[in-house]
Amino acid sequence: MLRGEMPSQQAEARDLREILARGGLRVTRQRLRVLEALANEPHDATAQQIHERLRGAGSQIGLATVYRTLGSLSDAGAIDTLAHRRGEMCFRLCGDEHHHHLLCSKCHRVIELADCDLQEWLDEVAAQHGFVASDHQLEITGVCAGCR
Amino acid sequence: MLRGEMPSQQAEARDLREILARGGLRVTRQRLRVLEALANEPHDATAQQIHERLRGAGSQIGLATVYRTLGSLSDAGAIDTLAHRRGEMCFRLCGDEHHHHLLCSKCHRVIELADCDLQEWLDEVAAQHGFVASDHQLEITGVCAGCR
DNA sequence: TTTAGTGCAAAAGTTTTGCATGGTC
DNA sequence: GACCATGCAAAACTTTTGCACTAAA
Repeated sequence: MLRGEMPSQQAEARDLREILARGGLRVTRQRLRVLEALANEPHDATAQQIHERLRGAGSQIGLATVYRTLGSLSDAGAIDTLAHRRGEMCFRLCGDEHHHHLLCSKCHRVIELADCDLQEWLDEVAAQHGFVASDHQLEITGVCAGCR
Repeated sequence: MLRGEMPSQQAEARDLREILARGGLRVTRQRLRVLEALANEPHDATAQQIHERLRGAGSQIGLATVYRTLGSLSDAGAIDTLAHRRGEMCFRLCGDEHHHHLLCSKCHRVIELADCDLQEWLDEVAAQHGFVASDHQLEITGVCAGCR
């Protein structure tokens, strides 16, 4: 939930260990792998995707372990759970590089927006409802130059 | 994508019919029941919950029909899909006006935000990438007052 | 009358659990 | 050494699909 203080770079082993320690979770090879996979994921990923990727990379990790790890991390507040897809959960490492999407409704081109000046507005709006905002997702739909 | 042109009021039979018509869906007893159930739900509900409730109220509606109806309504943009629970989708009938969601990551309470001052910022950001923005979706995650 | 929607049951996915084994603290 | 984590396979759920039938337009 800490934000704006991460240099947002490639995840280092010690950072991943710290994430586990902060959540009161034991450091195991499998958990580090799951975190690593999440850190390398540009967007969010499902448990199945992470499992597949780790298996493909030679790990013997079991699907149940992936689910259990994601569950623990989620309970510990170390990762966010989203679900835009119907019927399956998506997971994302908190504090990873913040960005939004600009989507062309004609050609479906996706542009990633690195800059986000919404924080102030968000904090204000959240506070009006007694909330403390920790994260947000924004997707903008429009028509790109090429399609006009 | 069209917004701000509908009256958005308490769900009456004729309104429910209109929701279906607007989505290009046939008006059937089952679909009206599903919409009615959603309208009576204070927060959001899963397909299973809606099915259970309708069955309990004497309807013979099938679970598959509930899923299909929710899917169609969602595709038509008549209902919102959220998913905070692990492994199951939640559905919610929302007002027609443009709005965003403020979601508590602990208790999963959902607050609908009516005011949206983002247009100017959006237009600017979109223009920087040669886009003309037509719509956007924003979901803010945080912790509500009661959970702190 | 044409076409789309429904109920049922079966299938396809996703997520969880039981249990013996192995690894962390 | 105590206790938690893992892998595997089975179980439990959620969601989708095929098909004969019914109802809306």
